[in-house]
Amino acid sequence: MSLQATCKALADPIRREILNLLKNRRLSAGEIGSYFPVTAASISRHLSVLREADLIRDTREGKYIFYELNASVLEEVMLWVSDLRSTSPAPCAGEPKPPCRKGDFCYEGTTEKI
Amino acid sequence: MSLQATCKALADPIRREILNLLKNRRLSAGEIGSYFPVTAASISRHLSVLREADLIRDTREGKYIFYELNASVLEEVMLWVSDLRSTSPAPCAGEPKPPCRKGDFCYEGTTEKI
DNA sequence: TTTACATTTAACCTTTTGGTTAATTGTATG
DNA sequence: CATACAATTAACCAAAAGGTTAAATGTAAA
Repeated sequence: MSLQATCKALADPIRREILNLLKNRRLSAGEIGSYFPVTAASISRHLSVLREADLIRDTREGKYIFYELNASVLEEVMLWVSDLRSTSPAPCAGEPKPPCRKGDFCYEGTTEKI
Repeated sequence: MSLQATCKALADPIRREILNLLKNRRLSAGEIGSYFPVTAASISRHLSVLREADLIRDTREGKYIFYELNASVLEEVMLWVSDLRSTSPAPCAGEPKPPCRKGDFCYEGTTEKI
């Protein structure tokens, strides 16, 4: 839902690898777990982090719960990153002038809130 | 240097906003700090996380240390994300067959190590 | 209905993270 | 040299993250 949730979800290597596994085909929770040296409970929590970030969707089918990738959320990340990349590095020297004082919460109202 | 370090660095909203601030012009540590409601020490540690991920570079000039964005590292993130996005969602049902047993560390040797 | 299996949730523990204040380092200047 | 300023590092603390085992939930099947 939020860029923050997405970035947090992507910060863990197991979660990134889970997304990778789901790239081509959907998998059950158990099958996903079989790829990692951690308990099913641990995987389940990773899955819920990914689900809360809406990076994956789940469907129960009988005994199994299948997970599939929802890549659309990554659009926001792509936009953020590519916006940062399309930058004009214009280095200028000189005495820096602080645009606001401490405690003014100047970053609010800019691109993102905390 | 590593995708892991980059993703970790991007997982914090203050760090993302710092990169945003550096998008157009370089800034001194103090000027960066003036945008956030935390201490200079806290900002300094955020800066070192970003620097260790090679997302920013620093240059001392007299009393000041100027920081500038190094967007080239983001290339790796872009590739990883866009690779994930260019996926063919071919949902197939059926009994899942685990490709390896618990404790086999099957994710090693795939895309990424832990 | 009882049992087994797939998965999640609860309770707990350890490590990491992000914040603070205080001390340290580096540079310019009276 | 002594003082002031910019920034970092050290020491410490609270909260979050990620792991485990054990209990709970949901569904299929004997």
